[in-house]
Amino acid sequence: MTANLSHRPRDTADRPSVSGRVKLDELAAHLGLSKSTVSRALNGYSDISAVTRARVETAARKLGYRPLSHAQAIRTGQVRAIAMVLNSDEPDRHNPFLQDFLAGACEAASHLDWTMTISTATSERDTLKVLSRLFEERKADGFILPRTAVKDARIGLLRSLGVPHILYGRTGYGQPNTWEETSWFDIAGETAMRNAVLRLAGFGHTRIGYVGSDLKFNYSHLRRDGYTEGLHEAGLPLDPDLIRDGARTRDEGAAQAMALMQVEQPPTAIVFATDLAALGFYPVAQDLGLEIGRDVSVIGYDGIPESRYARPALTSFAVDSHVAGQRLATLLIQQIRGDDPASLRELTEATLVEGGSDGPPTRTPQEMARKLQNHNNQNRGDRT
Amino acid sequence: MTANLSHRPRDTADRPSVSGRVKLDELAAHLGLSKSTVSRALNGYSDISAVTRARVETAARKLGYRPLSHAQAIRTGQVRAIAMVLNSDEPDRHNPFLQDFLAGACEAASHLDWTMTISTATSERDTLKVLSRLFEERKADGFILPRTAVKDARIGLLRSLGVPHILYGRTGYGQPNTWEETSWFDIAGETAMRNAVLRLAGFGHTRIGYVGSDLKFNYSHLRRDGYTEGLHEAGLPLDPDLIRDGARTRDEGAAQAMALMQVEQPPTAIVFATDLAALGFYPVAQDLGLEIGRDVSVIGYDGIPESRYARPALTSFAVDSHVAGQRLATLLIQQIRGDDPASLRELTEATLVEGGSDGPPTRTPQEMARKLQNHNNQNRGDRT
DNA sequence: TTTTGTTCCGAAACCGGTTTCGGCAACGGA
DNA sequence: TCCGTTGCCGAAACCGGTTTCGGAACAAAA
Repeated sequence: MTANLSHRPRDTADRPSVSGRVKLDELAAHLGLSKSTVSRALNGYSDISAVTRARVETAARKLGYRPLSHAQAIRTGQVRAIAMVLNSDEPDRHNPFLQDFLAGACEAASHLDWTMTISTATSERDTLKVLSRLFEERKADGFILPRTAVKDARIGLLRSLGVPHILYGRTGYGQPNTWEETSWFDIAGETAMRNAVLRLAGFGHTRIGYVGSDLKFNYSHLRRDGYTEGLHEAGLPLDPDLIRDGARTRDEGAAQAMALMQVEQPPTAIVFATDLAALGFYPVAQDLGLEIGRDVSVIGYDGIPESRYARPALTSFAVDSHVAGQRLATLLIQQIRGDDPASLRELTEATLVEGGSDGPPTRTPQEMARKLQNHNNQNRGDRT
Repeated sequence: MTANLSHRPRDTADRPSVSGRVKLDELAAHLGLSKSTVSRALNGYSDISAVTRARVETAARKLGYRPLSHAQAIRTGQVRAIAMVLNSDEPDRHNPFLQDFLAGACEAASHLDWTMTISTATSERDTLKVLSRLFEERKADGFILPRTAVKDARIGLLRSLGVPHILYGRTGYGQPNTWEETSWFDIAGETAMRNAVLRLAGFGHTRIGYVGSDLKFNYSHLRRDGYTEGLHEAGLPLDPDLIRDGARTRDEGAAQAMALMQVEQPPTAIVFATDLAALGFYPVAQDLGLEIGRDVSVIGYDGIPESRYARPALTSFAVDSHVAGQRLATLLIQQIRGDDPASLRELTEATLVEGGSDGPPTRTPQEMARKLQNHNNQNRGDRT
């Protein structure tokens, strides 16, 4: 027996485990301490002397000890991971900023030694199922909910499950007090839209149109409010004919903008709730014989890279997706660690990026109407 | 004591645990079986009778039992998760297809009851650190490596660690046998480039330029090979003056294409290794007084949404990121489950999406040179 | 010197699963 | 009837950490 034991190459304490990683046991044996002491030392318990803690920490670093997150999780109940579920069903899902956003979130998470798991769903209902599954299997301790809707089923689900979550965007437009205890991070699109109107009014525009996004999203309402507030502050009348909604894609933006240009007194400037819709207007303007930036002014929102490469470059309020992800992850982790959700809210602002797509009006709305009329007639003439 | 026990509201077996989820113990008690039996029944062991297995499965479904993935992981060593680390440092990181890719990967993963965790790094070296950390903490059982380089440090790292991984793209261009045991999924960019040249040659072009991407990436070499092979098949000479590399961004594409147009005998058509670079050529062509699709033909690769909205729409070889993600996740999980890495390789093809950016040449190269000369002179005249 | 109180650490239980091992019962063959 | 299989299941060990609890050592107070 003893002879048999002597065949073991080294003492158990120093023998590295199969996979090459060093386990808590081994670290403890190496230090001549019990594994409970080592564990408490690494987790900052106060009943470990400073010298011991220091010894443990240096040894852990030297041996490259890293606890298995799932081994910790089994006792602590936390996997140190946050998750986000994307809905791949949406027409405007091709967001070039997704990577920036993820980078921000991952950066913040890994800075706190957390990770980020992501999943996708094929519909709004599927999103709820995916969220449930991820939490039931404890793949994540909390969730970031992107693209908040006015009435958002995800929030109800997670709240009833008691799962920490944070919204990217606000919710419950028009129904105050329904989301009292929810934490969120948002960018004040309403302020941007207001500033867009004021900027255009400052240029001298008096008829300013607006093309909004799908009203199921909370931000659509806020941005439209910002538009109307801007008009109010500029002392301009609010004309319902100049407001169109529901443009999520380029094509929809084109259609709504086209509709705007066909009112009796067309706008000389249009504020778009999204860059994508604004870019949809570019070929429309060309078809109408209008030069963007001179004949008609355009301002967008989002700051997508394509807007920089449009000709003229689109004046837009740019969103910093990187810090959005960063803040959302940070706030969510704080919430999971016990902070009051209601205290974890942040509202930032988009920054204006000037392009060549807006400027002083070169025509009055009446002249604009006449020009469009002429252009129409010409085209009709062409066809016959 | 007994009196005390009677205070418990229900039998231990039926009492739901604190969090509301049902545990294996409880499921077992509910069934009157031991938890080892239940566990084996759910995991398909052969020493459980068919009737018992059926009972267990229906009960599990009815009670909504879901094992905690980290509790399983502690024994099995697998967390049923795959991961991908994105490098946020890259100039062309704004990939609108990221979500499609993730959707494909997540879809395949969750179909097998796996999840996907993602992380980002700020440099190539940081990528290695992040990979190590993720694996040391066992946040993932394997990795998808996007954007493979010719010499890719990630592969060496993961292989030395014995961690399953799969490449999105091939590697080791020019150094065969260095990646014998690696599994990968790729789209044959070389075939696309070859077909692009043949298509243009078929239109009648005889001087066809090429703007490639950064040669540190493996695909750059393959696509350039495809270009030269296409020339060869078309019976056209290979002119080094018509080949430019290193264009990753729009601006770089613009610069390289501009350089191409300034050779003695400029091309009448250009094949771009990426859509982004091709789109960079649009304003350049305009500046040169060339109409894309008539005066000069352009073909790209990737099929990014923006190429559809360019005027004229860019003819491009479109990549299906969704199936790429799907296949990569599937193959990786197969590998983790024990399949031979070398057997897990797939090569698919991009599909041609015709736009208006290419067609028969309207000029000979000589005429093109003269036109550019004239244009240059005019502009010079403007300036003085 | 004894008591009380700290400080610091180890033993062991614990988390929720998986896997090993052994045993009981039924069954078939000699 | 006896024995060796075979089928099926339970007891217990196990995974790698965390947390509870108790106790030894030492200092301060009585």
